[in-house]
Amino acid sequence: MNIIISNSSDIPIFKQIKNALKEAICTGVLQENEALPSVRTLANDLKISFLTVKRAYDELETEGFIKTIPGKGSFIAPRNMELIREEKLKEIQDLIEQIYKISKIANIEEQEIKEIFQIIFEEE
Amino acid sequence: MNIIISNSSDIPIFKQIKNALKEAICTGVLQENEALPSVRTLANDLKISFLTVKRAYDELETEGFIKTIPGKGSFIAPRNMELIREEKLKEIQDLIEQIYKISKIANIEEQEIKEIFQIIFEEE
DNA sequence: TAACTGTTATATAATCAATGTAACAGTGAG
DNA sequence: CTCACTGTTACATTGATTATATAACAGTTA
Repeated sequence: MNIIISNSSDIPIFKQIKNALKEAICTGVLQENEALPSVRTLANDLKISFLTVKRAYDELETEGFIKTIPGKGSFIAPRNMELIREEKLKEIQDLIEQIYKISKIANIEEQEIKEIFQIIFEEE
Repeated sequence: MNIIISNSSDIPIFKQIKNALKEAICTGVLQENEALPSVRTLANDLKISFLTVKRAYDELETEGFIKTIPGKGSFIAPRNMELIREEKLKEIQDLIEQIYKISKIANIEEQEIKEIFQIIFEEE
């Protein structure tokens, strides 16, 4: 598994870790029941505090993506793809609602938005 | 002009003010060259610090939406609709790019996104 | 037992948003 | 000119969030 973080990003490190792990699950880099690196190992690799990694793991566990067993480690929870897919669909829905609100405020036509949509999605 | 702010929102107050004023400009509530409430007046109305209002005004000025003259007050700059329309189009483009990235990560089909898009935009 | 795991508590630092207060300067009506 | 309004600036402070360092504690397993 390969995680790249940036401390110059405006996205908090613990959130970057969460996103990277979710992406690894989706792309199959991490399989069900597979062990994650220990909080200290990952912290050393990324040259950050283990508390920051722990926070990421804690939140991922709360959200149901991983399971942590004290003394043993953290593991990818089963049925993860569906979970993340649901979550990402919800994110997309929120983003489209934002677009809708902006278009109402700025008097932008639906057609114009569809064109932008096409341009971005058609680039391979 | 009517501005409603929420301090329980995760959007900073100064940004809520900026958004509210941009919306007021777009909907024609605020016309070109019209005076904005003074920083202290608006601060009193909203029961917040005048420094928070000043910050909103300062950024709006930097972005070219208003003009502030020391001793006189702040005024809506001309050619605002076009400015905001450009800005909002850019925001929408960024949001669609976010959607694109999420769809790639979570293996969500373009068709599925279009359906969500239709549902949200068709509600009158 | 030793070397891993995760957990917890405490303290600290940096940044950002927001505030309070005070003093200063420009504008314009009376 | 004076007064009451405008904006400006400089401090100090609070609270929340992010991230860190350190230390001690507890479960797992070879």
